[in-house]
Amino acid sequence: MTQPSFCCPDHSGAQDAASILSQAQARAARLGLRLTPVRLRTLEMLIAAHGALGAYDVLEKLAAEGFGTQPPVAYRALNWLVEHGFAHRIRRLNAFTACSHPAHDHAAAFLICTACDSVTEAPAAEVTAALTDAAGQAGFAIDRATIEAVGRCHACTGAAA
Amino acid sequence: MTQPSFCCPDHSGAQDAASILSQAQARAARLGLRLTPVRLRTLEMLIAAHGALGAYDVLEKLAAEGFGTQPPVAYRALNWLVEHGFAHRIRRLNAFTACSHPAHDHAAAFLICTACDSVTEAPAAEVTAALTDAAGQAGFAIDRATIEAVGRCHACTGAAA
DNA sequence: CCTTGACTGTTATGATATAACATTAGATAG
DNA sequence: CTATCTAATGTTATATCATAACAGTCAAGG
Repeated sequence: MTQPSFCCPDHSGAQDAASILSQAQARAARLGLRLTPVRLRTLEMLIAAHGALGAYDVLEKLAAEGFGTQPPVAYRALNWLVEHGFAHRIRRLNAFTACSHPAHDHAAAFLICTACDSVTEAPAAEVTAALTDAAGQAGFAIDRATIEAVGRCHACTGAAA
Repeated sequence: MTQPSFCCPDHSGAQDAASILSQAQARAARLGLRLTPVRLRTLEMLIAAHGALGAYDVLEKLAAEGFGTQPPVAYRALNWLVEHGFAHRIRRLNAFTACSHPAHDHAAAFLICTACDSVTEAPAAEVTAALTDAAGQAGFAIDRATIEAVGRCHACTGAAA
């Protein structure tokens, strides 16, 4: 799961990385959640990453920084971040990505570009509404939903055929 | 990945199993696709299953019936069924389920019950439309989408608290 | 006949994830 | 201040999911 070069400014992450991080820290403070060193570094890695990171990618970096070297170290940090709304799990990629709007709870859909491997979080209120409705017609009550699309991002649609 | 007892008639599968199978066979004939013995048995297993089946569940049964005993045997059959529209992969469960409407191509959403482990395929035309629209606003062109919801099915909502 | 290509099978390995338990560090009641 | 409790971190070991690479089979067409 190596990172390709950036395909566009939107995916460089540079612009709002700091903003996302401070939103996350504010959230943690507000909810009394402990953003410990491993968790913080893991979150920073996810924010800095162009696409989603696999647990073993994160583990490798954590180990290099002197944290634990075994899988549970990464999985615990990642799962905690997901549980508390700081990150999302991308099932299609067996990977994780930082939540780009950690300030508030929200439904999200993920757009995975097959050309540049970027993962973008899109607002999904309407998608979720449609899904809740469709499920309701089957008498099904939704707890959580996974919505992931694979295709081409804006930059890559223009660039390639 | 053992199967719990049936929670309701809708999940017994008995009623339209034969219908689904014949639709699948018709589709195969129409498109000139070879529904070979391994593939057919795999499909039958998926149709008969209450919930989704893991690749190794399928493999175990195939092996017991005299087919190959190694993982690629199951993965090949399953992937072929998915590629050709006879089955779906449920990423949340690392498992597979028969397509309940193999007669025609269609967008589908999956409703996964946490109480009885059933997996129901729901029509998702509107969900997909909303997703395509949301993606479009980000300039993203969708190829394929994964839509999976976790919650309680009709029977289990009534039964439990 | 014999080549070709799709299919099935195998061995071997890679990639993802968690269970179970040991250790450490912060908070807090006494 | 220290005993105690709990959350967090760390480890070993193993479970679970998935694919690469290659060997054998068999039916269809030249």
